[in-house]
Amino acid sequence: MEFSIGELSKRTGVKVPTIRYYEQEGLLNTPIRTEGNQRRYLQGDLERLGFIRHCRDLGLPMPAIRDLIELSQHPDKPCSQANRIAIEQLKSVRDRIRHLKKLEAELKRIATSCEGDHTVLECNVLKAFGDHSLCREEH
Amino acid sequence: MEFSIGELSKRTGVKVPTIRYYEQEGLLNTPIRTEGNQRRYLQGDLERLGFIRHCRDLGLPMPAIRDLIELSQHPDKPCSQANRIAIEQLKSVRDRIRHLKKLEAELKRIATSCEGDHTVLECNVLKAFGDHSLCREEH
DNA sequence: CTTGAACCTCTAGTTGCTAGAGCAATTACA
DNA sequence: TGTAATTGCTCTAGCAACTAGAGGTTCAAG
Repeated sequence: MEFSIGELSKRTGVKVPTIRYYEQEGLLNTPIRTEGNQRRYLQGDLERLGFIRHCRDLGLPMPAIRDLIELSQHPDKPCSQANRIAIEQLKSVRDRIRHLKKLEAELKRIATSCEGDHTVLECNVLKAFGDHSLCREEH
Repeated sequence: MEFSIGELSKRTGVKVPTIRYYEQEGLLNTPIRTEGNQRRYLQGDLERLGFIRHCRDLGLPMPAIRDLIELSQHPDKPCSQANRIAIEQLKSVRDRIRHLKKLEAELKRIATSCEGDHTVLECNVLKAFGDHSLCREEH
């Protein structure tokens, strides 16, 4: 029921130095220590770390995760803020997709503008990289 | 025809410290200096910086830009490598879009799983953030 | 000639880790 | 029980691509 940092790492897929980093950043509680000063974790830490990991995989920035953890310490509070954080992250992901799609279109145009079959001097790829006014739309 | 770093900044939209940073990183040539040690740029520097700026806007990492600049110094070489760089970046952008779309789907599910109208204790958003096994697909 | 804006260098901070040095504790096996 | 391999500890530095600030100098306008 008590396990080492290596065990915790194995069970969550979070690397050992990252676990220590999360502790330092206050996302994980400071665990108990053995007489020899090694960290020992409990079930609750495992769940907490799983939570953090999943949030990170979903792209949440650490302050947002901090807020969610803070929130989860107060079971009686309304959960509207958790909802807000999810919606914000969704919006940010959508913004990034929009932006990347524009880049995709431009890069596709650039990459096909020249098959790599002449010299640098007359290369349309290099021209296109150098000249924003050749782009179809803003990016 | 000679201009200061501030002028260069205004004309390209690249911030002054960023210009100095690019010089330090070898993307820009070291410019001539006034007697008082201030940088003075020429037309060529303006074009070079515009090139860099556009590449960065398109998401190219600095090593790729370095390669393109290297390449453009040799007008007689074949330009197949420029083509390769464009295609690589296109691929990387497409990968990122694919990944973000998965996140978008999960976040949408999470964000709508609870309207923020109960307490933290029974909040589906918090549950969903904590439990990867609730996800529809890998991310 | 003076004043204020722009310039200079250098250092440190951002985000979320990751790598390495140099040492201590634990665990497995003989 | 001895010892060797593994795992753990702290601390510092590095990554990408900038950005911010301190403390001081030069330039250009009036």
